[in-house]
Amino acid sequence: MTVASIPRGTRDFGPDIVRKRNYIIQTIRSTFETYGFEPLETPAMENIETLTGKYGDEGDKLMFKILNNGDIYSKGAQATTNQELINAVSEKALRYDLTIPFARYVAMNRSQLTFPFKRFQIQPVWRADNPQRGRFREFYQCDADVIGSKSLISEMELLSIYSRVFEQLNLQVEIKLNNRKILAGLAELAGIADRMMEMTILLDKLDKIGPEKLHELMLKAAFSNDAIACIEQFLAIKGTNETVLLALKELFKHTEIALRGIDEIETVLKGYQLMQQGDKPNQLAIDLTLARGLNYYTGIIIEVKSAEVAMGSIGGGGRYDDLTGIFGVPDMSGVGISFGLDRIYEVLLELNRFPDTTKNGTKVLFINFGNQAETTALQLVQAIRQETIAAEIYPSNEKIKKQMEYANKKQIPFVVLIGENELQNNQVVIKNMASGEQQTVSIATFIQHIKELFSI
RNA sequence: GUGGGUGUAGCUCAGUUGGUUAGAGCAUCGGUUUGUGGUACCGAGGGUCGAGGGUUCGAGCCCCUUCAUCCACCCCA
Repeated sequence: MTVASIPRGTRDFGPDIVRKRNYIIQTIRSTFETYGFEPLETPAMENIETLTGKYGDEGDKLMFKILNNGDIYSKGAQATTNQELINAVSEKALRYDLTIPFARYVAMNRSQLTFPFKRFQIQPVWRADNPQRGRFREFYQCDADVIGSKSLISEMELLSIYSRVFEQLNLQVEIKLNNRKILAGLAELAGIADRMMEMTILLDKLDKIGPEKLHELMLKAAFSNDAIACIEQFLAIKGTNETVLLALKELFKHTEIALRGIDEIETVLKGYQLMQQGDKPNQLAIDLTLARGLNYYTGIIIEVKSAEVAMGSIGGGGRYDDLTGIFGVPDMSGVGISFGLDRIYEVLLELNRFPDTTKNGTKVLFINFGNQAETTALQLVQAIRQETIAAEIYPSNEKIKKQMEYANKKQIPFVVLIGENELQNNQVVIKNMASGEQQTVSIATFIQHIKELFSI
């Protein structure tokens, strides 16, 4: 016998959970479609060389590799390093995110596509990470990307999508904004342009570890005193978006790349305000420490966190100027965002914000009395379904008690009883399971009664 | 990969300095009720105490190993 279990970091989704997840997915999907994005799905697995090297060393480590079939032993036996072994026995890997597969798709189909191409994709991704709260090894991403346009209108629209989705989900969030060009400018100004990645990863830790600890880490990284002073001057910039922008312009007045980044943020902020007029927009805040790990971002970067629950980010994105270049298609600028479905689920659950409609299931259960009564019940259950009311008949003539228990456990709000007594009088009994009340109605008016119960 | 916590009934957990036959609540099943669930009462089933080894007259409890799981770091959605 096999012990029933699933790999850690993976989950089964029971009926209640699927209904709640579908609610989130439908909210996101319909918003994507409203903004003109088209659906795309790609395979769970990609050729391993499509994915390796795209997410940094850490990403390569966390990628699930698929073992080749056949005789891998003799091929693997000749390997002298871990990497050689992987090359010898694996040529496929599970996708690590949706963006690189999307870039691959665009590169493969560029002649068929109409640009700018706007696609959304809602599929699971896999990472061989250590699971913990809000972190799984199989989880869903809900991505929307625009590729083939440099216009900042895309950024504005994607931010607007964030705002709209979280408003519809009744969640308060902080949408944080930064620009890789500003970070590049900072690295340049600090004289450590060659170590920008290292610097941004350190900056990203600031709100977690505090300025003193950050100072220590920068010393440890052997940044010069001048460089550290420059970075700390940068981090001291605080206030409203307007004052931050002003201070940035002053600090970077001779750093061209940063100025462009500042200008982009300013443009996007203005456009966003314009688009959100009339709505109560989620506030955008410039966060100069926002870095984001994925190293293909080149312009504006975005991150969303819950304002109500302590959780990692529940969404993120940014612009990448040359994503398809690695697949031989240069100069394709794209910008995208991603929703972390699983984390949004955890947040909604914790705040108890799922609407009652996610409890939907069967609305009416017909008790099975067997024989002639069963035949009548079968006809009536089908008639109810014609009205698109979810209904079912208990499949066998069990004790009434057992059938009632079934209705109770499935939280079915109404039960219909048609026994011999009712049959003789051409009547049925409708029982309200919440109140316990029951009414006897004629078969002729039964459908009408049911429709009234559901206000149809 | 690093550090810490926890593994006892289907679930959540008690279990005294190491001492007889390992308990509770919930859940399940049966009954009070052969045409009525949810509430109440009565009863029943259910355990290799994660696994393996060791110490001991005796181990759920102590020691070692191992596995699983959770939390944190790294990194990330």
